[in-house]
Amino acid sequence: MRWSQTLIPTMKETPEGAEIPSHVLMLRAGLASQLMAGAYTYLPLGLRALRKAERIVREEMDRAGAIELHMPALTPIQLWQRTGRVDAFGNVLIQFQVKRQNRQVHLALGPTHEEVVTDLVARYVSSYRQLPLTLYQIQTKFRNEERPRFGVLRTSEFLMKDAYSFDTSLDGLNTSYDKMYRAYCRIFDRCGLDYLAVEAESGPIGGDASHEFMVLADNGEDSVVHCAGCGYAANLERAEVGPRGQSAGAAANAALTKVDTPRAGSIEAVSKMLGCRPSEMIKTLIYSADENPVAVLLRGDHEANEGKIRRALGAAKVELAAPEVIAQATGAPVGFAGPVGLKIPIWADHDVTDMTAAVVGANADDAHFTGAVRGRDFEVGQFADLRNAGDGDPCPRCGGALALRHAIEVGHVFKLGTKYSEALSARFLDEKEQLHPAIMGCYGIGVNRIIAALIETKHDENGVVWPMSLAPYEVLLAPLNVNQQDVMGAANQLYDELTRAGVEVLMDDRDQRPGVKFKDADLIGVPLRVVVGGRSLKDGQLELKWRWKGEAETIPLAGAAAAIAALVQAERDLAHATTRDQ
RNA sequence: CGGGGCGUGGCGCAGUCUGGCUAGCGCGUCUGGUUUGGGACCAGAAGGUCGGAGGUUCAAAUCCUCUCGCCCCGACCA
Repeated sequence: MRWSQTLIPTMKETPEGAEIPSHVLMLRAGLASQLMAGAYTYLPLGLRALRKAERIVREEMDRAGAIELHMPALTPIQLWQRTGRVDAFGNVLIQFQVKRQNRQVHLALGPTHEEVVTDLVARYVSSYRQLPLTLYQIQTKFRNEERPRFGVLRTSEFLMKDAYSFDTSLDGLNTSYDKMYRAYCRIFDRCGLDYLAVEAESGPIGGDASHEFMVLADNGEDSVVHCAGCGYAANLERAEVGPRGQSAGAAANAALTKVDTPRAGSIEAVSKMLGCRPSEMIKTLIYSADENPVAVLLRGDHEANEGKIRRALGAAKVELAAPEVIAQATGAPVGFAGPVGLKIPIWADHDVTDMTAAVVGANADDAHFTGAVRGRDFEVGQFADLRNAGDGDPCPRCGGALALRHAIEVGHVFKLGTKYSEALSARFLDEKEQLHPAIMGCYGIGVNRIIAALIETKHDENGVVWPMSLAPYEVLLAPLNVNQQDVMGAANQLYDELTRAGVEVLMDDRDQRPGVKFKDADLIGVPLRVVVGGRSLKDGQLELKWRWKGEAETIPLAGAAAAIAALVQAERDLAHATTRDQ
């Protein structure tokens, strides 16, 4: 492609509103253009990168035995009603009504496609002989995000690869899951991303049932904990926090003292009023676990994790208790609950074990106790891991320190179980003529996020640094003076030869000064820059420079096309050769 | 949805507090010329209902009211 014939609107300055590198660079490098909040046009260059990512995804899905199809984005609302997800998605589900002849038709734009694919399988699959089956598509998804942000990282319309596996047994599901997991590793390896596969919320199946593929980035929306020591990684919701080594325990010589704390119903307010640190306080949260009130004790500076609490209690549903329930259980308004004299079951996080002489709510309006001691002033029913992990917490595997890092979620694999197959009657007959719901897994990749995460983590001060696998073009051919006949003659010939050799070449044939071309070349980040300029041309040489290397090299013009094509091919092969899973 | 910020030629901004003549600057664009290895120079030109509506005033980019949009923090995120 010749630059002058396509649309690559590079920008010298950062557009107002773009802050994070991937957003800034997508706009400045002419990859994308914003239409409105959360909706972007992919310009020719950005689209090429997106298509590259798509192709890698498709190749690896096919290799893993998944079968591609394409479902409508437009779906009947009834399908979502059958699984209860109209409510579950709430405002995120984009719904609308249209008139067809005399009827109102209620539609939804698919935010994901479990319903559609399960309904499809229900129609056509009825025997164990047809399973296992993994279906996938690459399609635009729609979610009415409450707050689209971070440029192209969180948008209301995005390209997603979604795959769904259907199996006859849990073993089968595990096999399908592992295939997808390995395919994901290959995909992200080939895309040149540094990622972590982290344990994520497991849902109804339990155990090791969900992994998120995370790219560490300061601007990521998600948080993961990572142990540099043993490699343990998990998302914030899932990360286990092991019990710490028990300290000898300070002498519990403090007396339980009731103190006035008028209108101080928060950890922050009480700590300020009493001059104590939040870590010296015990936070008492009253939850409704399947409608029964339960007290959960946490160190004042820790955050409750409702998923962990739900699992620890073995409850189906856990939520913070309503103010009336709290008042009834504690005899005090919200903010003054404490374990002393409390009659409901008391659970405590491991880190409360060692606390002595803590500050706790007094179960009375505007009052707290200081010097509360477990075993003397109150008892804890059971200890468990009930809180979010934080920076510096002990690693559950090796005891080392966990680091809390921001990350961009680029993929998610999940063992679903039978939730959708039951709701939508996707059943099969087994060899004993018994009817069972198919056991499902679902597997998603945000294709746009591959591009955004790559730019976010692999740019430098001059612009994007594409890996060969995702680069919109492999070679940028830059004749430095388009009015000089020998230069343009050589450039045109090289362009033709490279194109014929199957190399994706972008020729900067604009009548611009060399400085402009060099700056733009760095900005758009094409891997190999080939310069045809008077200086080296008079010695019969061309200049080659890899985007990620500092120094340029020269090669003879004679035979240059073949040499460049070979270099490009070697670089293409490298991405395949470095995947983790061979 | 709560809090904060911002809307002025294609892009980045000044001007707004303290109302005043023809709304400026840099980049980009167009014409002509000189240049040609890291965002050139000279001369000329085009391009703006100052986000929108209403109001105050002799006079509004500027003050007031409403409204739309964008960005950031938070809440939310199958």
